[in-house]
Amino acid sequence: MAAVDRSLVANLAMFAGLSPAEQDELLREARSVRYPKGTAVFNQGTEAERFFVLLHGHLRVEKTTPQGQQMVVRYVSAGELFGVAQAMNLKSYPATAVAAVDSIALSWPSSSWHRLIVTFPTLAVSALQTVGSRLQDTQARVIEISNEQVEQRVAHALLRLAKQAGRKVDAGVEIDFPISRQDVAEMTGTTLHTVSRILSAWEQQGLVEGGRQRIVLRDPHKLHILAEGNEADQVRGSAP
Amino acid sequence: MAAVDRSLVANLAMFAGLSPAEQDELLREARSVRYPKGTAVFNQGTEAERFFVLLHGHLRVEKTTPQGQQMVVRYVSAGELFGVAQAMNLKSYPATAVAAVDSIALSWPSSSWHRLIVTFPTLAVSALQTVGSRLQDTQARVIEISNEQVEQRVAHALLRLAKQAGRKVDAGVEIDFPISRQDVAEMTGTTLHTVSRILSAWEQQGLVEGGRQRIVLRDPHKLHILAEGNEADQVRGSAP
DNA sequence: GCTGCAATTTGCGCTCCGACAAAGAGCCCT
DNA sequence: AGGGCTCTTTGTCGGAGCGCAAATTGCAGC
Repeated sequence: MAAVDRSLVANLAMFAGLSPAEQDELLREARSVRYPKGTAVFNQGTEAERFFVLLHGHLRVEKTTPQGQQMVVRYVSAGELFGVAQAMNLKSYPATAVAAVDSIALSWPSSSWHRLIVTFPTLAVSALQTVGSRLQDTQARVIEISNEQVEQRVAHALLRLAKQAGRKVDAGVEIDFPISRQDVAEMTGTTLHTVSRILSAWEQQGLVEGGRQRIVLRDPHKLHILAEGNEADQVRGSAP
Repeated sequence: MAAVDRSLVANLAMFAGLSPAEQDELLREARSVRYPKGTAVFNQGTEAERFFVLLHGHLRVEKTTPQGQQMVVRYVSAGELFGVAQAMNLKSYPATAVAAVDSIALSWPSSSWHRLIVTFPTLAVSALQTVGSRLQDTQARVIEISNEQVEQRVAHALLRLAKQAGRKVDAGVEIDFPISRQDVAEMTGTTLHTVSRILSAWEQQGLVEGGRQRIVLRDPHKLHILAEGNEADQVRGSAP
C-alpha cells in the first residue's frame, strides 16, 4: 500500500472543487490497491466495508441471481466512484466487481462516509450524480430490453462500450478490454449464440470485426442507425 | 399555497434526525400543492425546477421513448422524495409523474438544493438512499425482464404493488389505486393482452380478483411461488 | 335509460430467439 | 508439437408471447 500522490487524483470529478489541502486530507485515509486482470475488487453479498474510485483500468460489474443467472450490470472506467453500497444504505455489495484488465483503485473505509460528506459536501454531490446517472442508464436498459429486438440491443451495447472505452485503431474503434460474446449477451439479456450470430452477420457486412474476446466497430454510424431501429430494415435490405 | 405544519412531516425519513428548529427552517421554503387524480406533477423533458416529497397519495412515474413507447417506471408512495433531477445533474425531469389518486406534495426550488445539503447533510443522505434504492429496484427489473417469463414478471409486479400500496380487504390485499392491464403491461415489458390473459387465468384459479382498473391479490402466497419460478409448473399442474 | 367510449377479454397466426447439439478455432501449458 | 480447455460458430426445432382483429363489458355523461 503506497502513499497516494495528489497529482493522481486532481482531475477526478470527486476531487474537483477541493483545495489542495482538502484533497490531501481526503487522501489521508485512502488506500491504493492494484487488481490484476480477472481478480475481484469486491464480491456480491460481502459486507460493504469500503468505497472506491477507479484510478486506472476497467471493471466489469456483474450480478448473480438466486437462480444462478448472471448479468453484466455495467463497466466502470477510470475516474469513476464505485462500491458506494453503504452510502445507499446497503449492508453488503449488491454485485461483484472484477478487473477486466489490470486496474488500480483508491478505497476508503465505508465507516468514514458520513463524516466525510459533512466535511466535504462535494463528495455527496459527486456520489449522487454518479448513482443518479447509473439509475438513468439502468432505466434505459429496462426500456431497451422491453421494447427492442436483440439486434438493436446489441448495437446499443456496443456503441455504449465504444463511447466509454473505445480506442481508435486503423479499422475503426476497438473496445479497449477483452469482451466475450457471453459478456455482450449478459449485458443485453440474450444468449451468447444469438450474439455470435449477430456479430457474424455484421462481420460479413463489414460493420464489425474482431475475434475471440475482441470487438472492433468498423462502422459506428451504421450501428447507430441499427440501434435506433426503423431504418434497420433498409440496412438489412442492402445486404446480399 | 398553505404554510406547512411541522407535524405533517415529522415522521418522514427526510426530516428524521433534524431538530424542530431545523425542520421549521427546511419547511420555510417548502410549498404544498394538491394534485387531483390524473394531473401531472411534472412532465418528462421540462426543466427540473423543483424537487418534491409526497405527503399523501400515490404517483405513477412514466417514461415515453423517442419512438413513442411508454413504460411505467415506478409508483411513488407517501413519504418518498422524488423529482430530484437537478441533484442528479439533470437539467430536465427524465420522466412524467402523474397522480394515480388525489395527492399532496411538498416542493422546494431545485436552486436551493446545494445550499440545503450543506446546511442539512441528512438531506443528501436521504436522497442518496432513495436514489440508490431505486437503482437496485431498477436493476432487479432488468434482471426480471431478461430472465423471467411474463407470468413471473406479472406476479412480481403485483406483489411489489401489494407491498407498497396494498390495503387489506375481505378477499385479500387490494392495490390501493386504480391500475389497468395496460399499466401492469408497461411495468413488466409486455402487452395489455398478455396481462389480461394471465389475470383471467389467475381469476379462474382464485389467485386474484378484480375488474376494471382494480386488482385484489387473493392468494399472495401462491403468487409468490409463481414469481419465484421453478415450482410454477406444480401450481399449474393442480389447476383443472 | 341510452349512448359512446375506453378498458377488458378472447381467438389466431406468425416470428423471434432460446435451447440443445455439434463442430471449429484459438490459446495456454507441458 | 500436442493436448486440453474455453470461446465461437452454426444447424435445427419448438414455444412464448406479440400483434392484429373482433367481441364483450363497465362506466360516465346526458
